[in-house]
Amino acid sequence: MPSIRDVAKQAQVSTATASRALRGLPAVTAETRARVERVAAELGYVIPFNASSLASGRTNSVGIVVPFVSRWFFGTVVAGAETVLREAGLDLVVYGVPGAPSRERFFAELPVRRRVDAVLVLCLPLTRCEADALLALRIPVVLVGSTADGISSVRIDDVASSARAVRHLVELGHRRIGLLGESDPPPHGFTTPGLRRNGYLRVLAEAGIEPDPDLEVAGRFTATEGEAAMARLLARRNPPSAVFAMSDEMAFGALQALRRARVDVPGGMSVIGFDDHELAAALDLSTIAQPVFAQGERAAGLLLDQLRRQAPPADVVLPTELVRRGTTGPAAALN
Amino acid sequence: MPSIRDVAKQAQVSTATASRALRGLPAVTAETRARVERVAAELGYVIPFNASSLASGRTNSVGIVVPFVSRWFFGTVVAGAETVLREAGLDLVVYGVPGAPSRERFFAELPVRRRVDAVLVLCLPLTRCEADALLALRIPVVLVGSTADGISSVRIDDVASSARAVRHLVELGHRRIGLLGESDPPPHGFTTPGLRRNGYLRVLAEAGIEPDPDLEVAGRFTATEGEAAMARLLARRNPPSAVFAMSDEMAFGALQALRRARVDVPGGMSVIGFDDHELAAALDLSTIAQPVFAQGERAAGLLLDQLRRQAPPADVVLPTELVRRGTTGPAAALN
DNA sequence: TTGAAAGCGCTAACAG
DNA sequence: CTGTTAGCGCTTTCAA
Repeated sequence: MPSIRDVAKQAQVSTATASRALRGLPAVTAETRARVERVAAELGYVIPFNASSLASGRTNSVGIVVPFVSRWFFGTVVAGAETVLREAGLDLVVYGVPGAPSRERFFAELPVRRRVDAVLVLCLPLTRCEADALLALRIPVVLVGSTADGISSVRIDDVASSARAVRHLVELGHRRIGLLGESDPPPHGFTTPGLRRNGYLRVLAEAGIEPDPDLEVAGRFTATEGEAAMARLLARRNPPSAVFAMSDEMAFGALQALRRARVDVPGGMSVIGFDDHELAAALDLSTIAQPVFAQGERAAGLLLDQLRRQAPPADVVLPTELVRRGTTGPAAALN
Repeated sequence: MPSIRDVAKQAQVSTATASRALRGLPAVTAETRARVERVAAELGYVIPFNASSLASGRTNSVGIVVPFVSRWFFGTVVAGAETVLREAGLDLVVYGVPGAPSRERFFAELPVRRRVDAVLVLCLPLTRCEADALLALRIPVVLVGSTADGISSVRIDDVASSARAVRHLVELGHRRIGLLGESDPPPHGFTTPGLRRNGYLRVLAEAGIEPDPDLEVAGRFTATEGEAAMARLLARRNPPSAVFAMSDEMAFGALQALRRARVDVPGGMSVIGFDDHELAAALDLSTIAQPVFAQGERAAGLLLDQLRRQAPPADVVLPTELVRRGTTGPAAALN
């Protein structure tokens, strides 16, 4: 395996110059650089990551802490971040924390310590303690989908966005509106359900609708739980004419429950979701679209800013948008 | 930042012993080890990854090359692999290759070189050239969802599995069976579509059914393309009574097209998918279940075997299973 | 713009 | 079981 010494020797420069040339540093003549690069290519030389890292003190890696890579939302954010980071020459190291034990272990052992130059944390509302542990690393940290004092974040406005969804239903004439998705306590301490519920309540208040606890059904953000939740709602003595599901996946489940119960959508029940999941268009689901890939890209961008100059923490809020599709329609006249 | 020398000094041992103790090597008395560990904990010392890596020649990292982390299948495999690797103390570095340019760049530059101890490649049928490039790294390589001479792989039997799906339809009395999903040429050179088509053709032959090219519709493995493909099939002069979609996502799209066209499922059309996607149960889709998380786990396991001892390449084929749900039913009498 | 040389902080071989 | 010591292969001053 060739070393930088071999490259330097054959290019007739010192290892220092070879190093500078290969890293694209400015203080090298074009001619020298070309010669070094050519020799490196001939020899198939690449800078060994570990030696470079030890000498420079940088790892050129970013850690990403993520509850479930397998879920569409998280996977998409990871993909967005990876794209930007690779472009910048940084590697992405994945730390999965699917449950409470792995999460605790992560923050207790902090395996990212001395391992990465920066950290991305997806959708984990951090306890003060966790946030401080991360901050103590003195490396850039960016949150996606949650916020914490003194840490950069990229997110959407959950309250306003869910309010937009519910307002769409109100504008269609619905007065009895179900809510699918507040589970208590939410797994991982997710704050999203609470925020989306606030948006729901806010619009009911705006519209002068008395909130009915009977219309709120808890469930995790999956199709299976969405189906069960909808079924329970249908079994109530006075079911709603429309429902807002806190995630598209729940909405998919809800649609299935409605099909089973032979309730026409949107004739007998309007359904709106949240996310604009990749399957939402195919299932003709009305929903709130949020930019998911872009949240990953943007978070990676903030990380790069902080890595390059000492950019101060920022809180970036990306826009969402109501997508009207076939599952929402006007309330029947007598509602 | 404390160094191993600080730990060694305070524990009154040499740095070598401290190193051995911290890495859990056997040649240390329990007492010494305890002392070293205590001091390390007090000082908040962790072995710096880069120094350790440079000295030992190991990176304790595994690269994973994946077309789209955001897709359910890939994300789930990544999650499976990550779980096993983290348990073994290895980090997972993600290399996304969503398109042809990034794929070419990956194999041309081989950014994993000198960066990881082993590589996992997801669902990229490698050209001989690509396989050789990887092999030339002289580090363990494991493929998931494809095979190559001299390289370990973990996969399912696509031909037998899709045959099982189609046989299920034949057993229900169907004779005109549509096929959704062969796109030509498939993106990334995926071989899966071809294999699944072979299973389809094999069963038609078994059952003495003449293949009808009109019943095969091309499309990528997404709901949108599944919907379009189904719509085209319905527009044929003599549509089938059942369809086999090569992926559940296509099947979801197909179901939507059928709903739009007011075709009863399974009364007017049976639909079977492939994968057992996380939404399949919620949408009551009959399908072929394949173990996805387990493929990731298993691939990581093979990697560990090869990393520890010089285990020879293996080809692990995981079982699949027919899952009968509500979208498949008997053919109408007069078919 | 280039070169010499001193680390970066551990691990591993060897000796005891 | 433990200590000594020579690297691992770069990057980065500092000087020229």
